[in-house]
Amino acid sequence: MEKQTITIYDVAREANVSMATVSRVVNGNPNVKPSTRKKVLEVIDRLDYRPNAVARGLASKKTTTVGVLIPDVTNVFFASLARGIDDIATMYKYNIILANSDQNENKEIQVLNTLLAKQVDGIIYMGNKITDELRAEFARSKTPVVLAGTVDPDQEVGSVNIDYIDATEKVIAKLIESDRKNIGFISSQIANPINGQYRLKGYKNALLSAGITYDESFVFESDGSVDAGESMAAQLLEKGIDSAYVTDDELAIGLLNGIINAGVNVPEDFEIISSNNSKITEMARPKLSSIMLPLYDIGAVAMRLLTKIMNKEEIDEKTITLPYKIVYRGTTTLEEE
Amino acid sequence: MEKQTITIYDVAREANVSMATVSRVVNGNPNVKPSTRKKVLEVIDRLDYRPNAVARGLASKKTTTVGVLIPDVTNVFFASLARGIDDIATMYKYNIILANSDQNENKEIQVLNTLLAKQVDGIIYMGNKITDELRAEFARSKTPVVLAGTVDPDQEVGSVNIDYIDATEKVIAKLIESDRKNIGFISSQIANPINGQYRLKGYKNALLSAGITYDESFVFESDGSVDAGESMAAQLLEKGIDSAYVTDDELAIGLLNGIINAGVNVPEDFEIISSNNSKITEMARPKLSSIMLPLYDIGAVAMRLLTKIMNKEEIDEKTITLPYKIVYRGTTTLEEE
DNA sequence: GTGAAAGCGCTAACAG
DNA sequence: CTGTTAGCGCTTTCAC
Repeated sequence: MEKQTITIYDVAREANVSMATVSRVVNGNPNVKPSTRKKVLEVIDRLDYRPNAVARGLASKKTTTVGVLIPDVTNVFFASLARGIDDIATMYKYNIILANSDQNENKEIQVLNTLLAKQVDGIIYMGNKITDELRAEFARSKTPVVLAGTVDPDQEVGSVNIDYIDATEKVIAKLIESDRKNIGFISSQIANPINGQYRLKGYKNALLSAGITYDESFVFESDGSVDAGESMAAQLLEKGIDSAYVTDDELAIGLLNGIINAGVNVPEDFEIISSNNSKITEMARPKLSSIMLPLYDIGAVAMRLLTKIMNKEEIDEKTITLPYKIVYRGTTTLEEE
Repeated sequence: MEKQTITIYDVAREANVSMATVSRVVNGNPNVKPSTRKKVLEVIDRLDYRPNAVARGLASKKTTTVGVLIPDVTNVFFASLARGIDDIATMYKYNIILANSDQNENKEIQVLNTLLAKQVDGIIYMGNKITDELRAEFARSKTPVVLAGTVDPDQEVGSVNIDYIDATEKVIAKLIESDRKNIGFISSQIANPINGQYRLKGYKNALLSAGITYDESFVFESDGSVDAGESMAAQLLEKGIDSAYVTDDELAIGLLNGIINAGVNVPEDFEIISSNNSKITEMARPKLSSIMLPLYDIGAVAMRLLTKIMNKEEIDEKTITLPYKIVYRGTTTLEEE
């Protein structure tokens, strides 16, 4: 007594039409006489027929599913992007196969291959750095790829981001305006071009404009975790650092807590600005000031871009830069903007 | 110049064997002479052949993908479960199609149907309450279903949880030990049996054991958000409530912050115990005491259970109860345990 | 408008 | 150990 499937053939027989006709009504093809459409629909309903998407995928070479590579769903930052992706995907009748990669190259390649084997119509990639091997796979597969919150310095594939240089430059300038002289650049993986190239560049630009000498020892790298941030506090304080720009929210919260534990007042004696404005920034006390990355939108726009590419529509620009804002909350002294 | 696919047939031809043989080596069937296996493998490599999982799925009636219904990936609680699910899925060569449902019944039903249309081999459901309609769909589809962190009072489908009654009873008892008399029960959707039935029952049990009269006005329902928690603080204080058991971490953080804003000392004058120990509990200041739900494990075990069912293995018990712990951190006065 | 028929790429008996 | 042969359930020309 196996899962007894009823097929398009059964419907055709019961409705006294051909499979082709059933296929047409199922797919909303207008070339069907209303009366026969009605008849078919009736049978479909009666038989409780549900089209087999796998068979359809094989025949049409479209699966209406896209693969999504995510470093870790557990990270609010990526989860927010994923939410934007899924919502738009659903809107356009796609489903997403979500796969955690842990930023691990081998896993990424492997996952990518199984995704391609499953004939996904497109891929959204989130991660640190798009390695050459990965890029090669992308190119070879001919499957559309869009990066979300991930940068491709060569701009070969589509991507959605904000202007990280500009945003970082702005917040650093703000810190300088508040008379901070020793501003730390607290980063997760520097290997990620967003951190090591763009944000760092913004940081340097701001210092330059203010005539402050760049001190490499003010740049800190870590794994981006809360713990890393917390244990880093002592070091910063020791170095005489009086404010920090942090590339990740969790890291920022850790740092914030570490600084407070050391008995230093935030924001009076130490200011912090974070980068993603994920919802945890509002859970911290004081609430974290942060660049307001439009996380959901980045995901949503990336998916929208992907649908266009999959649909072979005309694309004006495949490297999309979204606007951002900055919210000054409790970890900075400036309140306006 | 379309995406030119090379098929099992091409490999067979090039290797001078039949498709069946190629299929065998691809699937690791041992009945192949080593020398021909080698030859085939060589051709596969040379042609860069990649098996088409869709075709395979149609022929074998197995897609090696499972559907995962999640209320919202953005919620750390569910994201953690999802991570456990994905890791075990990957381990067993499955992929997951993740779909956000927003706890919305219509969306759930609809998503479920597209998942079934895509012929997923199994389904993991996370959510509030499994409605009758949903249950009916589950039953009708004959596709294995396992609930993760979601309870089925009728125990018809597999599920993985902890003993919520027991856990809640224990923490309430602890609060009582600390001389708290007016303990609030701060909940997200009461309609969720985990809250409205199990946890509430544990709460009542503990009160009963201590000879404290249950006061319904000490039970608060909300949407479970940080904001809800924060804005709720004043009310609780006004009622003379001196401690709270909270069903969700975000809600708990909001409440904590609200209480502190009101100038009340935590934990000296107000204790809080949360329920999920998601990573945000450690970001709060003071750190939240919490029941330590093994989130990752619940997801992992649920997926493992599902693989067994899909594989038609013998199942000893499909309603699994995992052990839990309680961590007393900064929002409670007791430190031991 | 509708039907017939040829696949889509692979698995799964069944022979041999 | 290997090949033959049917399909899996649906889409898609191409006729009519």
